[in-house]
Amino acid sequence: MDNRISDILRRNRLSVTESRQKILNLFLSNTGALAHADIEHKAGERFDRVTVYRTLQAFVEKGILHTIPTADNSIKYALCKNDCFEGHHHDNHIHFVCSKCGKTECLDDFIIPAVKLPKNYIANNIEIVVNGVCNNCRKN
Amino acid sequence: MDNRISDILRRNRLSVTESRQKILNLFLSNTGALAHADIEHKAGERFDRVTVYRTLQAFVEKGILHTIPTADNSIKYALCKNDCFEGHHHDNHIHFVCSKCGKTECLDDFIIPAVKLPKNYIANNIEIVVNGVCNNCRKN
DNA sequence: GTAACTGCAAAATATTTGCATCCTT
DNA sequence: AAGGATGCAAATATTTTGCAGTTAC
Repeated sequence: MDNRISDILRRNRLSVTESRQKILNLFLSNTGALAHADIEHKAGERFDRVTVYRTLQAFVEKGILHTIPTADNSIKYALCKNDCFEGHHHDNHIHFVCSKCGKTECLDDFIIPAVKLPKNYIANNIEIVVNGVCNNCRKN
Repeated sequence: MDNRISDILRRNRLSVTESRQKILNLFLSNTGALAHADIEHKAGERFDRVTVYRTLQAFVEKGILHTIPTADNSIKYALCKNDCFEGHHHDNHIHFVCSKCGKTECLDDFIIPAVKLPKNYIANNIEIVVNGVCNNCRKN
């Protein structure tokens, strides 16, 4: 398995176990975000349901993954492309959900715009989920 | 009970029942968004769990309420301040979640900013959740 | 009167916890 | 060897479904 994977785990003081490596690998080799079910029912794999819960939770706590809230109450998880590898988590993302293929991407390189708020409101964190059609699906 | 309430129900071809009136009233007399649990465990009320599920679902289908995805996987429901009363639902909201009081508000009057996307991506709908401190909590 | 809605019970899902065993360090 | 992680079983919590009785129109 990829060297990056055990590096990430070690850097976050998580012991390097098979499940963690495999699950982290899914995220590294996948463009999109994944939900719990996507991981548990991954073809050719047999992850224990509870291990998946605990692994995802650990990864979120360490800032390896972050959650993306979706309207249908199914939380998705994604790696950040940049900062998260350094261990410090930045929360201002744009997430893109393709309504054709269902893929959820984390657009870290796209700047979040300024949002105007009512008087005296303070913004700490802005979460943006854009729904639309991705490049791939547009062509088909 | 408020006349508006039965009006809204009738306009949406929902029969005017006690639960629906009471639940809709909660939203009309409340500033913030409400989760299923907020309604079910409302002090002084005793709503059947299933009725709450079905009522919320009906209201969302009719466009009386819309859902707000939250990071902790608990869906909140809110009235739109403007259009929804006319029955046609517009989806581009800014939602504000106060990290002190926990209230979730729907800022319909605040324009959503343009978001830059990768080449060939098409945006249909933009969902923005701003986390911060509201006017009220700021003062305390 | 009829169709729609409610509320209870029960089924189906999803999530959390406890614990003995196994693996990493 | 010690602490942490896994995986099974079981406890909880959440959501959905079926249906008989009730209510709105």
